[in-house]
Amino acid sequence: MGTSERREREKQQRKQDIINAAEKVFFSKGYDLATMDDVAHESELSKGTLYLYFKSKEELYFAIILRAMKVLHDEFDKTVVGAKNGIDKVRSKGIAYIRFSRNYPNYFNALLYYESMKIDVEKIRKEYNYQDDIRVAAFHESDKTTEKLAEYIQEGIEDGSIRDDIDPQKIAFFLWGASTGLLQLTSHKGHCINKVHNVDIDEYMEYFMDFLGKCLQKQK
Amino acid sequence: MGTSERREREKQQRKQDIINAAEKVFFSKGYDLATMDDVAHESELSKGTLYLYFKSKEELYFAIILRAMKVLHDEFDKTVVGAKNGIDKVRSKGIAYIRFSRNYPNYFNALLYYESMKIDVEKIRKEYNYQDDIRVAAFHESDKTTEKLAEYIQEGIEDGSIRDDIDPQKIAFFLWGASTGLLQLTSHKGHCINKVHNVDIDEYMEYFMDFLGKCLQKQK
DNA sequence: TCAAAATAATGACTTTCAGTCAGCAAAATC
DNA sequence: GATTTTGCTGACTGAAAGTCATTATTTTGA
Repeated sequence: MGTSERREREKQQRKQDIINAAEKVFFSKGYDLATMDDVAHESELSKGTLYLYFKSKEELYFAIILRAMKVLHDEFDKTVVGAKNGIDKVRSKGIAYIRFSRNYPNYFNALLYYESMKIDVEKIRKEYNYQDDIRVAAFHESDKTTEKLAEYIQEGIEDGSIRDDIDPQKIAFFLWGASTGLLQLTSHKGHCINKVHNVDIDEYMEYFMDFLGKCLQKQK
Repeated sequence: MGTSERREREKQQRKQDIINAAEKVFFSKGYDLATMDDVAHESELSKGTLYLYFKSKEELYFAIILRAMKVLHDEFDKTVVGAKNGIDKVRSKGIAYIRFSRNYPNYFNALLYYESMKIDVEKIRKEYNYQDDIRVAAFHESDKTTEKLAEYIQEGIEDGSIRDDIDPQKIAFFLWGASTGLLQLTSHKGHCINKVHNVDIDEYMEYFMDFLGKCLQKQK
């Protein structure tokens, strides 16, 4: 009797429906101005029901953040396929990140919101039921980024395309933080810079990528 | 008759007192959890009075952000004094930024909050009374950072301590975004990394500074 | 010196919104 | 088809931002 399986499926579907509605509302009004009543209306459910599926407004937003991370990682995986050596993989990952921030600005902002939070995983672990805490899930998802990046750098050192005097883990961490900061700066202040200096943002970002690439590259 | 001057002075003093109280409350409970009633209590004024001096809770926070920027710029100015050539000025500015994020974590977080906002100065300008809009003041204060940095880089190119194939303005922008992103990452996720990888954060940051410094330095 | 005018401060009140819960509806089970 | 289990609802509660009519204080000028 597959009743309970079907029920579980329906439950998951409803959850996704709610996240869909939440995306529409949060992305159009902004997280702070969006209300749970808005989401309830958009999802054609009552507010009470939302709270059966998500503990709080913030947890609902976290579900969106997790989606954003999944989309980003898909983009990463897609782009890296074509790259043949280490430095190319690192570079294409950078390009994918730039493209992601442009093509999915709302998801990108959700990621920035996540990055701006102090999350002490150890502390959450000590709480009961931490296994299905969405914050821990997000933490591990975001951890993947630097781990994979470090692998590519290691690969690059081995195949001779990246200088061998650097620590892959540390540089991966550096690249992640630096590029996030830069994308944040361009995405939030870029329009001002554009208006003031009359420079194309794409040109800016390419310039930076190029600069970083040269810093990593093995000198000949 | 200096009455009105004294009044103006007292008004400014009261404003500072309120900001002092707000700092205590916001920094101890966090902006979201802190209430205006808390600030009223801490400042020994009524809530209504707060709104005579600040339009909203957010504007009060902006006053703190402006302070944070002033403190940061003071730190910058203090540190750069000792530096003798361009690359040294850039490097010491970087070190000052790291130190600032460590010594004034609350101010640093306030700055991060500012950086995470989309502020369209052009749009605000179109509103009436934009001259004394605190958001515009913050924007100009934050603009100073990259402007000065670009000057130092230009200096470094001229005195031969920095490679001459880079664009000072673009690299200044890059350095600012990248180092902010990196400091944000270490300050928000650093404790996890520390626990997991057992690495000292200071060591990390020095490593990054060193790496960036080498990227800028003229190759011999 | 004191009454009128101007300025400053107050806190009870309004509004908005996250989150709750008692009760109703639908579906599954026997 | 009666009973239990699961799912859904929306009126309600509490908290906090922001307002405003009233009160208190200070300045002014006769």
